[in-house]
Amino acid sequence: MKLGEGVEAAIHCAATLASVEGNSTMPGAALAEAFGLSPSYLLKHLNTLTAARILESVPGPAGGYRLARAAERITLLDIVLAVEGREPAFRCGEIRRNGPVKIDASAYVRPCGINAAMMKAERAYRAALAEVKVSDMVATYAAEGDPRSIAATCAFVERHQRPQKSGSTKQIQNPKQM
Amino acid sequence: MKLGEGVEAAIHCAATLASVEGNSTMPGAALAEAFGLSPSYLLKHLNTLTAARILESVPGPAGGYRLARAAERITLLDIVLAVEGREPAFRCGEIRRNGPVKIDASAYVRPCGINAAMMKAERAYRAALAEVKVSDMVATYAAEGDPRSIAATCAFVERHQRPQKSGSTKQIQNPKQM
DNA sequence: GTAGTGTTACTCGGATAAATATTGTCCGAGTGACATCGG
DNA sequence: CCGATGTCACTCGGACAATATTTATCCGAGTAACACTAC
Repeated sequence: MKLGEGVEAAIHCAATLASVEGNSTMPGAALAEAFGLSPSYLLKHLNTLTAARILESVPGPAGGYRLARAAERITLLDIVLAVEGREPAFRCGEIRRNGPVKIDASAYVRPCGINAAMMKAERAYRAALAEVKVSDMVATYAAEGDPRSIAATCAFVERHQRPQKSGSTKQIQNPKQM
Repeated sequence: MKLGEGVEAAIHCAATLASVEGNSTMPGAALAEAFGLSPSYLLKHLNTLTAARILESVPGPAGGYRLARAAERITLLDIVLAVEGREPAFRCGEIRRNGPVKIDASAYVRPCGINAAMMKAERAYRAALAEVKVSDMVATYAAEGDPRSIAATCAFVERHQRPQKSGSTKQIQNPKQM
């Protein structure tokens, strides 16, 4: 029961990218600098998010990352599942069948009660995460955050975002189908 | 976001121990056999549960493990926290402070919104686990489980439980204070 | 027959190694911007 | 002055180590049962 450190970084990056205007991008190096993280390692997580269709990447100079869709349509659950994997935390190994006396498989058609209870808890966990959108995080931060911190964040975004002259709508590519 | 394999084993063992009568015990080797697990490794988890005051251990011949209290007073959350650790899955590293421009610490007195959202989800997860008692698991299994499986389980418990002649109430020792 | 005693076999407990997942780093492929050159 | 072109610097992407965590195993300490002996 331990989430990787990358989850925190991924959510912070998504919230930051939600503040860039239009289809502008922000390089991964800038995001790493914003949170004091190792650029090389953060790229790994950003790449994962890109593969999961949460971010989009633009190569070349003036390239970088941006949200793949509106911040209102990205939930914390999307990010957590992308970084940590989609499979549930509790995986029933069906050890109930491994007893010394072998019983016909028809005795185990009903799901394991332990597995059911664990899954129910995990559904509650995911439901709570699914209710929180990235846009909510940004709005809360803008409303309740410290003015000095907000000013610093805005200045940082303003300084590092790179407008894309291919301005119209979206002609971005996504590397992996996944 | 991944629970260790030992959680499943621990819950199954607790449910099995809930079926032994009175203050009888069951050796760890028998529990390992019941689920086809490595005895040496299962002992490690059982030891952890003992340290957490969920199980009690009786040494010597005719020794083994038993529940430290009534199955109605043991929840899945107790077991999960004992095996996986009590600290939350998401640990906020406060990376929001690690930006290039240093701001006074007073700007960060309000808790991080991301951390708050993750904690709220985790509280939901733990609340769901806290609602399920080991006695519920046993009752559900007795009511809905396959008769063949139940018979095999009962026979196994009957065969491996070791009555304690020091029958009165409880003069058991617990190795670690923890 | 009963009490005392020594042996024995069985239990858990902690220390020790192997395997796996996570974290961290590096170098290469690709792309658009920029400067240069020609018209 | 404008356009085409070649170079370049900057980006992401995936392959390669280091570390931490989890998993697995073994051997030792302790204890109560059992058998044996003496009374």
